Amino acid sequence: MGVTIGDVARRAGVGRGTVSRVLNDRANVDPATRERVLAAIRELDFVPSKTARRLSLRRTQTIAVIIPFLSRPSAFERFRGIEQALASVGYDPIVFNVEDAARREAVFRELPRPERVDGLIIVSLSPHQSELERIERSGLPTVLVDAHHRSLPRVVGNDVLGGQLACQHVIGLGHRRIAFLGDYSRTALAFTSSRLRLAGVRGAAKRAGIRLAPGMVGAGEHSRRAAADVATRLLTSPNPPTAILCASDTQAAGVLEAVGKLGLSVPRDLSVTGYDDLELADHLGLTTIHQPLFESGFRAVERLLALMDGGPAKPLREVQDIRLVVRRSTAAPERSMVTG
Amino acid sequence: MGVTIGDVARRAGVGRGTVSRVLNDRANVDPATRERVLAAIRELDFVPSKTARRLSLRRTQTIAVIIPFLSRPSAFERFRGIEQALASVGYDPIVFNVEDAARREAVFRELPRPERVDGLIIVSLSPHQSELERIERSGLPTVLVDAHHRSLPRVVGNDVLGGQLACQHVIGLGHRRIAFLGDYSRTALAFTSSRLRLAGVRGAAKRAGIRLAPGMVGAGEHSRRAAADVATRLLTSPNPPTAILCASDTQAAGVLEAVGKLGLSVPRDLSVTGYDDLELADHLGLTTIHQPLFESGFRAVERLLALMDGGPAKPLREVQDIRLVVRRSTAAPERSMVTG
DNA sequence: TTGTACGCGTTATCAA
DNA sequence: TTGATAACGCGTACAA
Repeated sequence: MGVTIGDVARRAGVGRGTVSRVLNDRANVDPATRERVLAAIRELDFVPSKTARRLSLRRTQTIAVIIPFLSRPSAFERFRGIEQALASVGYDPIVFNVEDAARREAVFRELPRPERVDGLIIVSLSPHQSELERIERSGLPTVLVDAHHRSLPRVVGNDVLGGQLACQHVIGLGHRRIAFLGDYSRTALAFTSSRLRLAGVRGAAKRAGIRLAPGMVGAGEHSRRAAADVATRLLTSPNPPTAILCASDTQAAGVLEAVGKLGLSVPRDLSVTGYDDLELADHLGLTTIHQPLFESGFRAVERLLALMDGGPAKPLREVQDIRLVVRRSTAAPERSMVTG
Repeated sequence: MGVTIGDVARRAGVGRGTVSRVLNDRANVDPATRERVLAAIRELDFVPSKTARRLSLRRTQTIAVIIPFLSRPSAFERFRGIEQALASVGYDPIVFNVEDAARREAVFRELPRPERVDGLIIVSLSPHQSELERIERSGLPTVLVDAHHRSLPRVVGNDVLGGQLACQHVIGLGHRRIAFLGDYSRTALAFTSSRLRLAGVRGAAKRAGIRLAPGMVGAGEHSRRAAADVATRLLTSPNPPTAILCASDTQAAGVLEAVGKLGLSVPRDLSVTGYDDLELADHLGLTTIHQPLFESGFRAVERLLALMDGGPAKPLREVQDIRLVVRRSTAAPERSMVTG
């Protein structure tokens, strides 16, 4: 067990160097001998040792992925993109799933050493100043996904626009009392995206001459359950919204749940929008903002590889397209509620 | 960048071999020199190269984890246990997340070669005969988790007992019309556990002189949504159950959803039990069967390492404790329904 | 107990 | 274009 490059070389009657050249298909090798080598490889069922390759290249062929709440569908989907892109070039991911502040701190403190990984992808966590310093000190090529820092290459969705689109959509339907339901913005794991989406919502509302009352901006943990609670509070307030725009599909699902429990119905009594366009959104008939989650991860890897190749961090900020997907959870408000 | 074992040796004024011996704390090294070496290691902040180590030891220090639906909370929790156990001994996991039959086939076909991984953990997939043959041909030490094959070492929960406990619980409360809601049993990714739990339920019912009518055994995809549909069908049938025992918390959540939509209430109109005791179960106040998911993964790694060390596959079948957790979703049936 | 030399399987360098 | 040879960093006989 364990056929080596030497075995192949002997079989093909060439030197090990030649086999190596064939493997990494470098130009300067005679077509005939290349064919011989390839035949030998097939016959022996040879697979090059990744380990030996790593050692020789002085590269780990491994990249670190820091990603919060990997078990959430949206995070998982982003990771799938990362994984697939890495696999296609023979790289391995090593994932740091962070689920609380302490872990975030720990992960950045013992930041993956260059001798352990060749690069770094950070998903949905916008680095603090101190974290940035650690990253720079590590010297690791780094790409952000769904996170922001003005000095780091990043692949992001247009969250502000997303908020706008959702808001314009319900305004166009005739809504005026609009609420936003997003994440806590002050916790250690706060998602920047929620804040940006809110900004977009505010902007669109303002342009339409609408002001989001302070009570119309709800925040909670990023869970269906918490969202349901917040929604219940919003809907039982004196002057409830006719539309709730959510920072995620998961939270929108919570809103739908709350609406059902209150004996109300969507979209008759309330319009709801989500964000992400998860499978869930389709199931629930949720109007939402579609963003390319898988592709964001995939793209981040492409950019990281280019970076590691010495390429430029050229467009520091790469923005991915999003689009509004209209389903059954939004409609014109009941006339009585508009005037009431 | 990259301080090597040689640097440490020079600094400590010893040979490289000695440093190596200290690193792998072998016995035959003088306490004094060991101290010197350790000091040098600290001062230089030396971390041995995993790659070089792998190459030298001719071990990959990597184990393959085949696991379906990793994004599901229960699978993820099992994986966390695996990951943590591996990390503590310097091993890396390489995960094969399988989400459909084709992928299952592909994963087993190109079964992780021994030159790529040192061992194999298979979660929630009971190998077919052909798969077993591939495993044996690969020569990889293998441990199953939540899966069964009489010739393979495995760490499993007592699913039959779990079904019994749930069933006895509702019988004790006075229920007679009992339904079971589990996974499809004939698909390529069918979970053995669902079938075993049903067997347990059947057994307990039989001992109490109760027969589960054919219509009282529902099966669907393992999702909240599908479970809700099945539950709706059960509950709107001519002679609906007063208790539904589910093969998972996720499915139980679907049942709760359906109950709400039908304008019924739990536990007044229906008792519901889940399985797994996820966080979700606590949120929902779900009576369920607790099983040590994290520990199952952790334990599997321990067993695998022992196996790789040439240890015996001794207790081929290791059963983990489970227990009934009673919450708010179960109660005595309404009298009218008992007699009706 | 300790140091030296060799091997692990690959890539890179350099002559040929 | 090709082959021999020296790294890469560690573990381990073997000799001292």
